[in-house]
Amino acid sequence: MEFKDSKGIFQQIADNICEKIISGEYPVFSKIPSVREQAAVMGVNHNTIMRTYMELQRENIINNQRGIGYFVTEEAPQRIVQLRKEEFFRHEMPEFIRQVKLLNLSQEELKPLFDQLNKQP
Amino acid sequence: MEFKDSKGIFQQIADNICEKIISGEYPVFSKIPSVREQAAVMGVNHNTIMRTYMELQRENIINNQRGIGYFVTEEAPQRIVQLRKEEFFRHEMPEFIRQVKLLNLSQEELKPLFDQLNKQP
Amino acid sequence: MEFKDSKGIFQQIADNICEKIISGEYPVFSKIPSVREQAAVMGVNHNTIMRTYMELQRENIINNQRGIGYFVTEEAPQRIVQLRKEEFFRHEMPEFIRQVKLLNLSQEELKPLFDQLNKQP
Amino acid sequence: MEFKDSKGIFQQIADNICEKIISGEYPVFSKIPSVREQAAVMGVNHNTIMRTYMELQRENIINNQRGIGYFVTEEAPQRIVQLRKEEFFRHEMPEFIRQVKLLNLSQEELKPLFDQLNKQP
DNA sequence: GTGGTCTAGACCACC
DNA sequence: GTGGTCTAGACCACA
Repeated sequence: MEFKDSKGIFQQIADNICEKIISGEYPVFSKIPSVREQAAVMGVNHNTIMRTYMELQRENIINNQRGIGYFVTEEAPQRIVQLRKEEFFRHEMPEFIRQVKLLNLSQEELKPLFDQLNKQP
Repeated sequence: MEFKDSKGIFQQIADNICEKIISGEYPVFSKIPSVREQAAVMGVNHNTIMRTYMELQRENIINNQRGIGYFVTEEAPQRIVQLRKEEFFRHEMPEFIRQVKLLNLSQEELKPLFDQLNKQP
Repeated sequence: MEFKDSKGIFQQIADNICEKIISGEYPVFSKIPSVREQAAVMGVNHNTIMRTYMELQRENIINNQRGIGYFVTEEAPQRIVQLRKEEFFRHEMPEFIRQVKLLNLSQEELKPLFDQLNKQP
Repeated sequence: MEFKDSKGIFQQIADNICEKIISGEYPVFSKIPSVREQAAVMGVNHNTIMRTYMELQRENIINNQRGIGYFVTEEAPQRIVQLRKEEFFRHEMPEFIRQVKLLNLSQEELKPLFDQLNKQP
């Protein structure tokens, strides 16, 4: 996996796992890969994965059954979506709108955006 | 000026100056505040401003006339808009769309967004 | 290490590192000394080394693996030689020739130069 | 006139004048352009020219007849050539040789150099 | 342990 | 007055 410089690696991995949970790849109650396994897959130090898992555990997104592994909690998908929505409406959307206005983008240039947003729902 | 934690102060100042350039507050060819003057205004160390100015110079947004000061280049506004548009279409917009789809936002929730984007133009 | 006044210390250190790379002392993919270690060895402040490393990184001569250190890139030796050759043929050599002609040096005076240049190859 | 960043502007102007002297453009005993005139031609502040002339005067390359102007001294050409030759053999030539060896330039690549050096004398 | 950023203060050369 | 560089020391996030 490749990482950006702007955010911590552990953060990026946490986001990645969260997305796997809400997309259904890691279902509720399922066991996620062990620390060492995940570290190998991601190509990072296992301490980094350790930190990721601890943060996720602190937010009740996964929990630990000692000696067995980490499991997706029942409330995980709901919590993740809730946190992200808050973040989205508080920061990301306003900032996005600000950018569009600042760059003075034309309707023409924004068409692909509207097309995408109107697609499926 | 107040700063966020997520990005470096020197970066935020650079962004701020860029916005002053494209808004016309710092016109093309005009002299921008001296390093130490800017430092005083922004309430930061002069080294921090130095770094800001050097990064902007590397991007040909300002240039230096020795012993006199830094000046907005002729191509500055165009370059800034170009750089930001590239960034927008390459990363910000796709990421924004990805978020919207991932959170499975309803048309109802997106209404404020459309309203804002359709406002002025 | 001792430094000349004419060029910045950070520049001289950068040149020094480049020469260590093309001489093979710092092989491709190897880790170079950490910022603070290098600072101690060179007898300068760590900020100075930081600047050196960042300039070298911008030129793709070294890269950073977060929390681990700086590493010599695969393309480093080739890039360094290429950059220096360009500089040599574009500026140093013409300027050298210009000097020789301006000073109207005799063949006699230039003999040591020819001897040196014809030595090994 | 255009200036490099590496050396002071006043230095570059001094060098330029010295070259005009040894090339004969400014003959011995002749009057060189006035401070303000030179400043206009070079596109720099007259203080900068003032400093240039004072340095040249300090080295007995020009002298000042008050109210009339600056004149090339009799000994100027000889002094300039002497100073430059010293500099050449002490620093420039050894450094040049070092570069050539470091870049491991082939006889092929050096041919233009030899051609130029063997041309006229 | 690693890099990264910032501050405070000094000193220099140059215009 | 301008920029430019360096030092010393602090603090932080990350691996």
